[in-house]
Amino acid sequence: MDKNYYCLHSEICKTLANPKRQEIMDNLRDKEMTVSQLIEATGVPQANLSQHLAILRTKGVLDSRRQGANVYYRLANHKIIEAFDLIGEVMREQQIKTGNTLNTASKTPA
Amino acid sequence: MDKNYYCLHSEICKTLANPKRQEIMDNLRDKEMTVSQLIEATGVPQANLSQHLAILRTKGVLDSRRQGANVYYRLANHKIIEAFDLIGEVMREQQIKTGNTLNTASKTPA
DNA sequence: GGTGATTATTAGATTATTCGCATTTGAGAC
DNA sequence: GTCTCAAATGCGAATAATCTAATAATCACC
Repeated sequence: MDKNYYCLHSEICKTLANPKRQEIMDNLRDKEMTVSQLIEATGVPQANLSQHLAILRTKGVLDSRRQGANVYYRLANHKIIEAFDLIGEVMREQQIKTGNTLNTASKTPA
Repeated sequence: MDKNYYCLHSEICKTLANPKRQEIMDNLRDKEMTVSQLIEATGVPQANLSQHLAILRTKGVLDSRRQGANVYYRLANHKIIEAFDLIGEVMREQQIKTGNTLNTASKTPA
């Protein structure tokens, strides 16, 4: 596995690694939505939301189509959501291990 | 789904969103390794590697155990690798769509 | 043409990540 | 105890990510 592979790979992870973008993707998991609907659903300010959408679109995570004055966004690949949900499972299993909501994994090595 | 969920979720994604950490996790996908072995395998300088290991350990992605002078690291949860591989699939399918290695998704909305 | 609604972009400030280098800690051998 | 090897930590500098505010572009309608 060469270094370039890890770079491309982590580029995609980076686009997922933001709470607002997570919320956007979660909203789009089974439907397409306009920007206005996403603003309504997430409460993120318009300019900021548009920036996040641009990041997701540029990285190929979302597709968009224009219909009149509105732009509809949707997931480009449903495996994104599968990965999203797997991470959610990891998260839940971590909580079971550590026994609470906040992360308490050891600061110092075993 | 509340905002806090997305925060925790993206915290885990963030730990995966770095090429060196990706390489570390990929090396550990089916075995445990000492820090020295990881230095050898990745070429990452010791201090920097140790920093990345600390991030992965603190976030609960890796576990460690000390045996004599060495510290062995291993994945805390194999689903991490499943997510890793899913992202890899997304990546490959993106390349098929765009027709090359570099990302060429539209800068401007459709 | 102009106007209002929707979405995108830019600029600048703030904050977070990452890295290299030096230092330190921990464990075993002596 | 000292010496050595393995691993971790602290700190400062460079870089990247994120936000707000203001501005621009795009479309529908008149």
